[in-house]
Amino acid sequence: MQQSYTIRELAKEFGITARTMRHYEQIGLLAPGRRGQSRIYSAADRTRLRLILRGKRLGLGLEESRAIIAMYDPDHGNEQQLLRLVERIREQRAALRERLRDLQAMLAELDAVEAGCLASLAQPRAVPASTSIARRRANR
Amino acid sequence: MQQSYTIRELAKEFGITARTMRHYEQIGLLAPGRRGQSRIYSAADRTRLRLILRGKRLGLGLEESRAIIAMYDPDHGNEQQLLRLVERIREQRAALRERLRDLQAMLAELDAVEAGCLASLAQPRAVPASTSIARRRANR
DNA sequence: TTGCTCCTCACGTCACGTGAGGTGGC
DNA sequence: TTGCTCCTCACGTCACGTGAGGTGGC
Repeated sequence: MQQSYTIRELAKEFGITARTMRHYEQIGLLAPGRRGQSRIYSAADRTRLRLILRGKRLGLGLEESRAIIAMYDPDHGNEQQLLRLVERIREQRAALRERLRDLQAMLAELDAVEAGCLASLAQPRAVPASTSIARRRANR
Repeated sequence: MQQSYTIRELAKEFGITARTMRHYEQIGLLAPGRRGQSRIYSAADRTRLRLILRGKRLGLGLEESRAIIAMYDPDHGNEQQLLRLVERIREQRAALRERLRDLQAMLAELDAVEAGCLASLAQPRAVPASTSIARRRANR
């Protein structure tokens, strides 16, 4: 089947710019083929891009994503390296779990802020300044 | 009561650097008082900082946070602005839910990668490249 | 030829990081 | 005096954005 993509196709699919993809190539995160001067991306390139963007959504830097993607690669030879890999995976997982808790807390906060807004809208004059969202939440 | 804070106290409380707080002041997001040359932060300053940082966690830029904080202010809180705020909250919440799924997927993958590593360690020759996660996930 | 997408520099931007060098009060 | 935190420049960094100017094929 040999599925391949242009830079514009992948950029559109993932909602990023072509410049972003060229940037990832410049720092060695992607390595698409060429047809003349134009880049052609394989299904494997597309997968790597997807992993990079997921890392970004999670707030990882590009170098952190590079490290995590490297973990997915099984050609990581010897026993010592594998053991170090397992250790790094455990560290990453602990950090990600913390983010998970942050996220869940934030979703709950947004629910509360929205409810406050809707209450304000329902009774515009019943909400004096001293009970504004900023003030009500000021004491933690 | 007149509660006040030093730059270091607030930085430590929120897990940011003093430089970050000076930066927010430079662009007019914070306006602490002074005692001599040192900055002194009021409870209101602390609240603003908390709102800025929450915006950051939600992926907003500083100018976006500035706009939203202005909306929290009851003096600017007309009905149209509140409705826009509710809309933005709903958008952000959808994005956060996506992140939540990302995180859970990544945690699950790391579990699988770790299991693969441990299996490799137990039986070094039993894990061919064709079963790597990157390859298995290549088709979506 | 027009219109489209592709390309390579290369400077700009946003949100800080990171010293360098100095002040002030317990 | 030592040690601490505070300060102000000011250049560096990361992840791109944004033109400028040019190529290639339907």
